Amino acid sequence: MSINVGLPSELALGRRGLSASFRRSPSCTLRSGELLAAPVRSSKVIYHLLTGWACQFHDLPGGRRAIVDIYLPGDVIGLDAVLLTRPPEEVFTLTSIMIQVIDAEEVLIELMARRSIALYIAWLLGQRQRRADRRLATISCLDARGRLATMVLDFYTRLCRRKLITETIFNFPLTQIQIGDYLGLSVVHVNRVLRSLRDERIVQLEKHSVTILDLERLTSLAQNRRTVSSSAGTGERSSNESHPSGSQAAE
Amino acid sequence: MSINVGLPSELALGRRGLSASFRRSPSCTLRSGELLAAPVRSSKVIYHLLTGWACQFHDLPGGRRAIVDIYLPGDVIGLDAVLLTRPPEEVFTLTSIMIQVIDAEEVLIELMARRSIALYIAWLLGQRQRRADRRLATISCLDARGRLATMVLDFYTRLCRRKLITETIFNFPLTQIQIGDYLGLSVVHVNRVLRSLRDERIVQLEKHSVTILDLERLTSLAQNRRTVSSSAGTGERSSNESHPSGSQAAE
DNA sequence: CGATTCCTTGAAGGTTGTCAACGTTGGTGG
DNA sequence: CCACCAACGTTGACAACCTTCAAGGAATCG
Repeated sequence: MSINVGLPSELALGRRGLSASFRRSPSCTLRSGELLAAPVRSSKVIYHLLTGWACQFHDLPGGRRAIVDIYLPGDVIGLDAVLLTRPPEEVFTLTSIMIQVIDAEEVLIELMARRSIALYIAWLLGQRQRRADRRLATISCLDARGRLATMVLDFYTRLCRRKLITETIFNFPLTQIQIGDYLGLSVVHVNRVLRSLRDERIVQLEKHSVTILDLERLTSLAQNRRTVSSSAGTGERSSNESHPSGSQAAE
Repeated sequence: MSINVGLPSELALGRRGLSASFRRSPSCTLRSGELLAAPVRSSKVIYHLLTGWACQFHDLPGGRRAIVDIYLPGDVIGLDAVLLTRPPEEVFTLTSIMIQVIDAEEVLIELMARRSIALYIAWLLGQRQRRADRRLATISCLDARGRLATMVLDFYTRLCRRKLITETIFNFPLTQIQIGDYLGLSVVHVNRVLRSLRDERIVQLEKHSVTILDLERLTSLAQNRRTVSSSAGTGERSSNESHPSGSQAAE
């Protein structure tokens, strides 16, 4: 009777079911910088990203592009658009990739008849929604340093959780232009902030590779707003302007 | 065999099924400003918002709050969090509301066994994801005027589509503080931009009420065209002008 | 009517975008 | 191997945008 116990195993069952269906499907490879709509004829599909990175973007009138989400190996792409009538978002590859493709209207709708798979798909959708909500909060509340720090930590966490990395150095294929589109910043400013983070020996991001040098300060950047600039003195608030009524003591 | 024809009716079937299940559930009312977690004991639930507005927020360390999504009458709340282990996001009411509550682990998981309901829930999740993606793009790419314009238009569109309004004047319960949290802006700046939009007779937002005065210019603002005051200057960007003293911004 | 909470406005300063120019890299073809 | 090209990275100067701080006015509610 205990559904609490049953749910995780039901999700695992659904995951295996969907994987099996992907495995029975055609797979293909794409080169870096290609649109993910190419291998499709016309109808809706979902993808299983086996290797490589891809990103979903949203172009606004005015020539600006926002990167809405980034997919890593193991992710399922396209679930959210499958049932909607309008197909406005697009995906392109950040590296060369390998994917499996399932036709949505023939196969996926059939699969939804199995409760385990339906639950697993709802779980996947919830997970992606969660990423979007976190990103929304990050972009709304944090300045450029905080956004960059959050981005690095997010990928570090996601890659670790998937066992794709174990070190604090990992491959990171985004160009600075793409980082800007992802964080809502201009390239120039991304560049400046990256340099300052590098100079302060917090994180090193260059040549499509990230090295986390000071995980603690990086985490603090991603949470607080301002850096504790020098690690030496703790209370050394040596700025000329003191807080008049200094109400915020500990944070 | 044509699933293309079958899908919409299957979605409608799922909608009716879920609605019926909500109708069999307890409903309750809440006052403005209350957390939506109150009427629950401990387990996860989903809500059907019958009347009133609510919003989902995300507090970041550092005392800042981001409003991640806003729910209108007819919306289903909580689907994305149901299957995830961590329950980090919270919802509170913007007006007094009336809701129906379904226990997720007992009832919802049972309902997912029906394909029509599973499909409808995936459709709902995709719809909310779509809102999040659009908002992400808006906040990343647009300045304060554009964000405000987009917000007004979004609610106008959503309310129209639900047949909750027919005029260009409608009720809008958010305070300026909440608008700031929703758009990633400070209250002070929200206030200033609202005043300028009012002075320019584009949109009037005061006292929990919106009046769209110039739908055309509002739409153009939401698309990143900065203050097309009168002269519809076409493509003459004149970027080779080395002295940038010219760009008078018609304020 | 006192007490919040919200709205409003000004001044000052920090953060970020734009513009422009140049350096660097990697691929392509002669 | 080298010239060339295109895309990306880097830097400085400057302006626009936005936040913070501060303080007073208006609305709401017990």
